[in-house]
Amino acid sequence: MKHAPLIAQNHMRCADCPIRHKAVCAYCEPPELAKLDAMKSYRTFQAGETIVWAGEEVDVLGSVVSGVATLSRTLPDGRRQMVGLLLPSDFVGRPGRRTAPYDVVAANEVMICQFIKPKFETLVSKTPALERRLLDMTLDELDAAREWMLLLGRKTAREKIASLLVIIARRDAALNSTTVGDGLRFALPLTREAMSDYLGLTIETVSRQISALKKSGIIVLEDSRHVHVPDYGALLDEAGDDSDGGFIS
Amino acid sequence: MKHAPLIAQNHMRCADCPIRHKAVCAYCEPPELAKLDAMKSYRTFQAGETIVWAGEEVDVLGSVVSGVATLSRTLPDGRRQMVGLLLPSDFVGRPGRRTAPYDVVAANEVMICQFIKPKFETLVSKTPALERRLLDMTLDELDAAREWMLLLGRKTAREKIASLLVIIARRDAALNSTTVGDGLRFALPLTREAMSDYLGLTIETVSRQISALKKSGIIVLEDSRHVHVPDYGALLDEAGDDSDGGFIS
DNA sequence: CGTTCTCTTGACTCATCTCAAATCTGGTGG
DNA sequence: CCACCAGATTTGAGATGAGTCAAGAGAACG
Repeated sequence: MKHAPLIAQNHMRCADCPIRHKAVCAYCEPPELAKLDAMKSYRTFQAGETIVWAGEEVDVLGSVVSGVATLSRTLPDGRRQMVGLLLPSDFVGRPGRRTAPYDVVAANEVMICQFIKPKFETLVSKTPALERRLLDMTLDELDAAREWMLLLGRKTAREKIASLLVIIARRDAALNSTTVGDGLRFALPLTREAMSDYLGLTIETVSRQISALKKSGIIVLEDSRHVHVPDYGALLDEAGDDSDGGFIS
Repeated sequence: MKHAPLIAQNHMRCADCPIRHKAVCAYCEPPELAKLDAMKSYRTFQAGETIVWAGEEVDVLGSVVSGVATLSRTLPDGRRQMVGLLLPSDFVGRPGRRTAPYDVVAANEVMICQFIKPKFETLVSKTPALERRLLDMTLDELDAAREWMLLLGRKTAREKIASLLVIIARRDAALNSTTVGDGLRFALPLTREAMSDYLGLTIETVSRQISALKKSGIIVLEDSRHVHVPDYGALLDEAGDDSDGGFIS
């Protein structure tokens, strides 16, 4: 069920950090970085482990270094909706808030660069570079949330699936900068269940729509977690957005 | 179709402003406020008027002083989803961005305290109080957006309507602090169409579910825009959230 | 008093959900 | 290496909630 956890590299220097230029610390200069360095530690969570429970006291505040975590809300009768996806460089926890409004769950094995909450909050309030970066990141998250609302409220099941694949493909391309020779090829980092929570569908509908896209030749499944997209434009059309797409992620 | 517009009070002092303590300027001290005062002007928009067009150059940046505006995204085939509701003190426009990602439309007559964009951006980057306030406001908007995602993705039509009524009732109660003698009574500030855009439904479904809630005795309609809720708890139950409700708005 | 817009209601359709079962997968223990 | 098991995924059949199309009832306006 699990692999050996990554060794928590408690001595990695910020300068060597893979998310140095995208995380909260992106706008920091060396002196500020040194202060962060002094209050940080690395912590890993296994796939499926809950990092923060909705309604509980938050004790994790920091940046996702590797892995994928999900944010979700649950209704009393068990219906669940994912409301955010945290990727490397994304920030977990809201400074200045004691309890969390949603569950944060590790989808993968997740490593977090964690800060000591009161110290971090004090530093933020004295460091405009941190505050500005946090603002920019939050505005980007808000845009993503609103794009997602359009998907939830108005797209068909097929469009939802295609949109999700586009998002994952984009992210993957940005990360690996693979050339687009004969199409794209990427891994789905989410289970069918996680996809259904993301898209506001049932697991069966997710599965059916993936099969339908396969039947239409829009995607080719290598196995249930690896997708090949021969014609990216065709996938974009299925997503229903304007073909130029705009800024889904 | 329209009333005489409010006189644009170009000489209102910030100290007298009704949203002084809730808007971007909330954390500002008098010297900073003076700088804002020097670059602001008031501008009004009629009900139905588009304040910002999605994809176009933004020329409005400022705070809603009075009235209600909606943010919405539209798919190429015309499907529309509201993604935000701007109330007095909310901020319009993202500093540092040239084009807008969504339409901003006045639902009512709206008055905006508008800033000159480049000047405002410069001031923000030199004024931590502004930046911090903008961050807090954006985080609140993000929470609201995520609550909304739960509604869009997982609630039934009836629950969506009940939730919307709860949100409006809360806001109204907060504004007018009416006592809850024999229930609540409030006006719907949105047309059926706006509600359907908000909730990801059709106008017919909105109408039918309102009728159904009426038939169940959960609400009493005085006319199509005025609602009486005899038992607020019963309405909360219909909304599907935990009975204590949490923090929908 | 028509004209127009908003809202309601009805009849029917269809996309998605629900319930159920089959298949596939990776991991376990013998 | 193989049989078996638990979880993940796919597929099928039928139910149903919300959408579509269409018409009628109110309300606002000139």
